[in-house]
This record gives sequence, C-alpha cells and structure tokens, in this order.
Amino acid sequence: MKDTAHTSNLKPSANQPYHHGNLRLALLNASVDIIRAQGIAGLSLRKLADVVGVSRTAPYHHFKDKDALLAAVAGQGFEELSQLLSQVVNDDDAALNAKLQHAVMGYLDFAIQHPTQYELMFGQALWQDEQHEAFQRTAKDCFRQYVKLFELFAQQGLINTQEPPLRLAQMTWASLHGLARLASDGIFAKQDDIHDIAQTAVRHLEIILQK
Amino acid sequence: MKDTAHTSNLKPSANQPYHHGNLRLALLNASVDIIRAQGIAGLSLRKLADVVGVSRTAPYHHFKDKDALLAAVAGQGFEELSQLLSQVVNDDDAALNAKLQHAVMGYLDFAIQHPTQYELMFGQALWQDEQHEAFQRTAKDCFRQYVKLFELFAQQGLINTQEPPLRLAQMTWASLHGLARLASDGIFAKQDDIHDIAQTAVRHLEIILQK
DNA sequence: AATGTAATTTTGACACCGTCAAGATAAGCC
DNA sequence: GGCTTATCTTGACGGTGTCAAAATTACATT
Repeated sequence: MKDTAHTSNLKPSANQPYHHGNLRLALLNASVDIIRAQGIAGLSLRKLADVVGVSRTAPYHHFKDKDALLAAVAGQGFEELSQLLSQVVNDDDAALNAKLQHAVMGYLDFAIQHPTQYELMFGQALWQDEQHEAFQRTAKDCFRQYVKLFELFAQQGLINTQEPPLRLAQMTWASLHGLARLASDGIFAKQDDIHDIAQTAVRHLEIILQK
Repeated sequence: MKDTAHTSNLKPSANQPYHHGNLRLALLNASVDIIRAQGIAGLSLRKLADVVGVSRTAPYHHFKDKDALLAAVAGQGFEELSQLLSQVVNDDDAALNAKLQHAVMGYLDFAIQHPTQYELMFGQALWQDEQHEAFQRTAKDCFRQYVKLFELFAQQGLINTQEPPLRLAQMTWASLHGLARLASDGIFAKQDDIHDIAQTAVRHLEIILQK
C-alpha cells in the first residue's frame, strides 16, 4: 500500500509544498473512497487528513464542518445521479417506455452500486438543517428529471388517468426510493429479486397510466 | 428534574441508588426520549447514563455495546409496529379493502410520528452485522403481516392478477417504505401531500389487484 | 522586484466520546 | 453468619470534532 518509491518524491520539501495543490478536491475523493470501504461511520476527519497527507485541521479551511464535508460528498452523488437520469430522459432516440425502464433501472443500479453514498444522500441530518440548502437544491433537481419524464408522457397523450404528472412522479420516486433503500441497506438481499420487483412495478405503472 | 421520590414508584425495591431498580428498562426508555429530542447522533452513552443517574459504564452490564443498545431500541420499535399491523390485519370485523387502507396509513403515521426511531430501525449498520440477528428476526416478522394481508386477498379470490402474494407484499412494502422515509427524513415536507400520495397509491394498487 | 495582505496549513489544546480493567457494593442462596 | 454472583463505580486509554494562535505560502499592488 505505502509505496515508498512513489512517496519518496514528495519527501523533498521543495517538491511537496506547504500548500497542497487542490486540497478540497483531494478531500472529497478520499472521503468517497473511505466511505465506500468503511461506511459512513468509518470516516473521521483526522484519518481523512492523514490519508491526504495533511494536518488534522487543514480540512476546516475548505469545509466549515464535518457535516459540510458530508453534504458536499452527498451533493456530488446527486449530481452524478442527475446526469445519469438527464441522459436517459433526454435521449431522443428512445421510446418513452424505454426511457421509463432505463430511468428506473439506472436509479436502482446506482443505489445498489454505491450503497453507502446513497445512504448519505438521504440521511436525515442533511435534510433538516438549513445549513445545507445548496445540497437540497441539487437533490431536488435530480427528482425533477422524473417529473419531466411524466410530463413527456402527458404531452404525447400517453396518460389516460387523470392523475397529474407531478403525483405520478412522486409515487414512482417514492416506490423506487423504498426499493433502493431496502436493497442498499441489505434488507432485500437477493439482487435478482430486486430487479424482478422493479420490473413488476414498472409493468404495473404502465397499466396505471392507461387506466 | 432528578426527583428521587418519583423513581420510588417504579419498582418496590428502588429506594436509593447503588442498585438501580430496573436499569435496562430505564436505559431503553431514556434512549427513546433522547433520540426523539436530539436525534440518533445526539445519543451518547455517557449522557444517557447521566440522565438515568448512573455511572458511565453501568449500561455495559445490560448491553454489550452502544450498537446493542440501539438494536434493542430499534427492535422495540418493530415490535410496536408489528402489534399495530397485526391488530389491523386480524380485525375480523373489517373488510379487506379497509384493512389494506388501515395497514398503509397506520404504517405511514408510525413513521411520521417517530421519524428518528424509524430511521434507526432501518439504518444500514444494524442490518449488515450478524450480531443483531434477533433484531432482524423481529423486523421480518413485521413485514410478514403484509404478506398475510395479501394472502387473505388471494384466499377470498380478490386477486385477478397472476402476481404471487409475496411479490405484491414486497412491492407494497417497498413503496410504503420509500414514502415513509421521504416523509420521516423531511424530504416530502407537507403532510397533506404524503397522505394524498399514499391514498393514490392504494387506489392504484386496488386497480392492479383486479387486472 | 519589494512589500503588504489574504489564503492556507500547522501545532497545541480542550471537551467529549466508547470502552476496558479493577475494585466496591448489594442481593440471593447455603 | 459466609459465599457467589450480579450490579455499579472509579480510573484510564486512545480516538474524535473543533477552536485559537502561530507559521508558511501565494498573490496583488506598487
């Protein structure tokens, strides 16, 4: 792990300077790594600083708090997810049913592949503190992709129920979120089951749209 | 605050403190109070011990760990929820549709009224550690009430889809759980909306059952 | 290029945390 | 009475988040 040949070139004081190149970014990246490997509880600012090769209090010049760091990591997750969903929803070559399918499965796979990050993104603390208003905005942008998807359905006259698109998006997202959490928390363990349940849910949703 | 006269009516023997009357129970109750008031992160064993009026390490004779304490609190929550659902499902005077309605709304209200406890119940850590196998069993018993509900539907021939009752229960619970978390995490803030979404979901579920 | 100012980073310190080890006290049983 | 065991306390250790003050570097203005 500790590659001395590699680290040796940061030993000279001239090479590895007092000022870290881009500490903020390095902290974010290392945080994601640690959280993935050891869970959210396994992340401490001191260990993090040590990994990045900086003193314990250096992170405080880039993040007000440990909470602010976590909010930034979570926000990064939402941006990633947003981009993924946006690509799906705005793919003009795909039929609407295919978009729905991909939006559901992509979301689910994200949650399954990054379970701890997903947990962080939806942790209670970050949502109740007004401190993290920027984070909350990023997150809601993500949800808006689903609203847009159902608006597309409505525009093409493919919704025969009188439910407004917003309600449909809320219902869909809630179901998806529940499935994602049950999956990422390890409560529904078998991944085949999860995909199967999601598939069933999509099928049923399509029935609802027509009725 | 620390009314010694008040503690005397807890148990016959509890007069003065070297031996606390029923420390285990007192710890559990105080934990719930603290968690409700200050969140999960606001609970420390030292503060807890102080509130109960006992030394820092006394709790360790009743719980192996802080995690074991949290698992016990979460387990209590599942038992409460299980009892609530069991009453609804086994109420022979109610029609099946009413049972479904009550099971959904009761679950949701529990999550809304005890948000931090709900978060604890579904926290990742407790579900991945084999340590808390007893807790996990209690939780799964809770879910089984939903399976039973759909089996009742099937027995009365009220399911015209070929979906097995287990799948229907899984789907329903996942949706419900997602809505509950979005509500308890404060992401769907408006309580009217939440009830409305749940109502819509129930209506749609009834459509699915017939198709 | 020199200098002053602002942005970083470090060292030191503090209070708090979970938890272990050893000893003190009370309860229960003979 | 005495013995055993469950319960509780004191003391200690390493780890944590975070503040204050000092050190170091980057940068803009001259």
